Amino acid sequence: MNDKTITIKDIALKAKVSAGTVDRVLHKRGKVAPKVEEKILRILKEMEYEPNIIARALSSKKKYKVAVLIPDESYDSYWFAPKAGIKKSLKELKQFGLEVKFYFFDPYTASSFVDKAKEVSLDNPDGIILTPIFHREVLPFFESWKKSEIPFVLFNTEISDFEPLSYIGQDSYQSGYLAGKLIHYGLSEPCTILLAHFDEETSNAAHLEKKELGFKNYFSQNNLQQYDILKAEITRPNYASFVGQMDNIFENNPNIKGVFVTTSKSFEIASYLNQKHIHDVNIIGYDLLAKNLHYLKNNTISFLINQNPKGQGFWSLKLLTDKLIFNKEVPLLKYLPLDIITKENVNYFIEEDLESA
Amino acid sequence: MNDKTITIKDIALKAKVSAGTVDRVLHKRGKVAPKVEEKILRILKEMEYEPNIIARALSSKKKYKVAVLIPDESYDSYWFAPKAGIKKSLKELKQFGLEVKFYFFDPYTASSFVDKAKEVSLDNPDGIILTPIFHREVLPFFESWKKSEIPFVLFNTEISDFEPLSYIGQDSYQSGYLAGKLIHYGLSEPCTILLAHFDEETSNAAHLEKKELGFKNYFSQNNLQQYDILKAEITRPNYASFVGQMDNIFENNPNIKGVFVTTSKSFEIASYLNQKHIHDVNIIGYDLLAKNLHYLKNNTISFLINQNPKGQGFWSLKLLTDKLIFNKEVPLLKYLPLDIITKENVNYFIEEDLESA
DNA sequence: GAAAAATGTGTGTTCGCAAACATTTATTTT
DNA sequence: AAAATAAATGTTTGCGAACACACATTTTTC
Repeated sequence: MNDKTITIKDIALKAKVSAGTVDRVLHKRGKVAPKVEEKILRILKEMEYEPNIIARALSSKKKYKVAVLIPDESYDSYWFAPKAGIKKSLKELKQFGLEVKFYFFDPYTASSFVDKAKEVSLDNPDGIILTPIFHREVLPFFESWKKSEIPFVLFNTEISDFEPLSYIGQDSYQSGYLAGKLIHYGLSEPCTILLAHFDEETSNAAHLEKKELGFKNYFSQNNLQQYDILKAEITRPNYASFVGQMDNIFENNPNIKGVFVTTSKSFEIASYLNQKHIHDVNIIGYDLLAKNLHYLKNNTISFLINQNPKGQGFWSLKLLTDKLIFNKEVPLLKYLPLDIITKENVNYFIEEDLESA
Repeated sequence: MNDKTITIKDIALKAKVSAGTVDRVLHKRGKVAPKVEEKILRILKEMEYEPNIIARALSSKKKYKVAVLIPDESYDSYWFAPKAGIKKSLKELKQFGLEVKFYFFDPYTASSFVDKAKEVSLDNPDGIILTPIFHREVLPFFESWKKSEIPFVLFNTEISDFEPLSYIGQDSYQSGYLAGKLIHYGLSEPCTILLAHFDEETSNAAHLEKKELGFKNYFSQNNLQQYDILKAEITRPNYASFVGQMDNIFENNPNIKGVFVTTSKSFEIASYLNQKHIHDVNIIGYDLLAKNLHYLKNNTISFLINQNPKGQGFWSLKLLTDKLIFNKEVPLLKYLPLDIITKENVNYFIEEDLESA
């Protein structure tokens, strides 16, 4: 076992130069004769030099500033989780000179997003993590960050126009497909299934469509034509209007036995069905919000698919720093697993373990 | 914001001693006057000194030897995953002087285990990770390790006689309970449910009983007396015998619509049912073995509960080193989430295992 | 062709801590 | 009270890399 670690000194010795010269090559600081550089590079490869990141972290006083641009959780508690994931990731990385600054915007106001994004640009960070809720508004920023070579990681919402360092999220299509399975598995007879979109920021539209497609494809690909899928766009400007819409749907479709809610708002439908004492309808929805958990625990919601927002946050920072600090290759796309949550296993997901994922 | 990090020097300065003395106090190396020690300890606390683990790792040439005592995967491919998890964990920790040595034993031969455990003891490691398959045989080792103050972490199989540093695994009772839910959710009418134990090493007995209890309790606690639960101990000395047992069960109980297999052997039953062209039976089993995945993908097995063996390995080493190297508090018990795996989300759980391979 | 600028290379210090080593101070022995 | 010993404390080195700086050599400029 010859696992003596190769150091810069060893390289310098072999190349008959000083450590400083090797260092210059390693950091591409220039000022090295081409011939020497070439030789050093060759020896570096030959000896399989791996920098000791511990020593590097200690010696380098470089601070890595990472900007995190996400909605304020006071508008939507969903955003608490990614923040928590990022903070967890940070804990283990701050010793490597990582500094994270959060920029919270109002997810319902494009200008708020733009303002904060401008702030980010002004602060000139080394890397950026964001969820690009406002598609149109974010594009110029992508362009500018690309130009100044600031890597940015997207999570939760995908945008294909510009290539980020990495995208972390879930496969929406497949999650819809999975929802199809979960609904179907619980149904005994042909019936109507309600596919409910809730009004959301338009940013989500692409996601929701993919979920819908996946869901429908589950039924068509498995030859389950006996199920009637009823699609509905539901809004909730106020309680009365919402109930009106629901009454309308359920009175005209008495045979609804399953509901798939493509957003995190399944608790609204659960609440309605509880109110009406309808108990033989299976609901599948998304996200472990407190309200959803309530109806999961009282058996109104059958399953929740976890979008793992905390994990998304964790991995966003992890991948960004893998690139930034450790100079590793990072995958362009990281899909987190589709976690199936039900009353009987939900507890293990509330206190979550991220790293093993 | 004065977040200048406090170093040993700062402490030394304030205590009017030298860094060496502070170091001695920190490492309990003795040779410090009681009064001075007290004072330093006070100041340490006052200034909230946190050692810089980076500098520590760089400076200290201490090697942490960890012994991993697990079955050889050639006997049971299940054990590939924990090994992979440990290796993944190791990757990030070897820079801190961590060295892992594996000791593989034959899970069907107690003496093989004892031999390897002796080897472990002889090598005098700083910490031990093991799955205590042979209950009776492992106890003397626990005693000796306790005496020599070598922390050991158990995973996969719990033993309550001695307190380990930590136990990592799954809540068997709750996983049985979850299986009950998954079976029940997929059934439309009263029927018979087969609860199948496969012969395994006796070490698993306690686990299997807990799963059985959880499963049964799901039905009793939810007032589902209309389901008849038929328990069977199945052996597989050879194929003919196995088929005989199965024929016997299914011919005498034509109304079996669900099967819960408490071990990783659900593929055996799936294979049988495939052979017999019985397609209306839901199977729930454990573990993502290749054979199980095959029947999951062809819709014979409905759900697999993932015991997350890779995660168990990962966390075993993580917690052990948290204690050993970073001197952190570690939980005595860590339950990993109960992952519900079905054909439609299985891919996200397999890829991970490839990553580290 | 001499001064100035650019390029190439080596040296020394720093990061915070661990641990060996060196020195001072206190205590015991005779 | 001097010598011997033990206890307490101080000093130094080095872990591996980053980087500032010094110096030497070459190239450019007018």
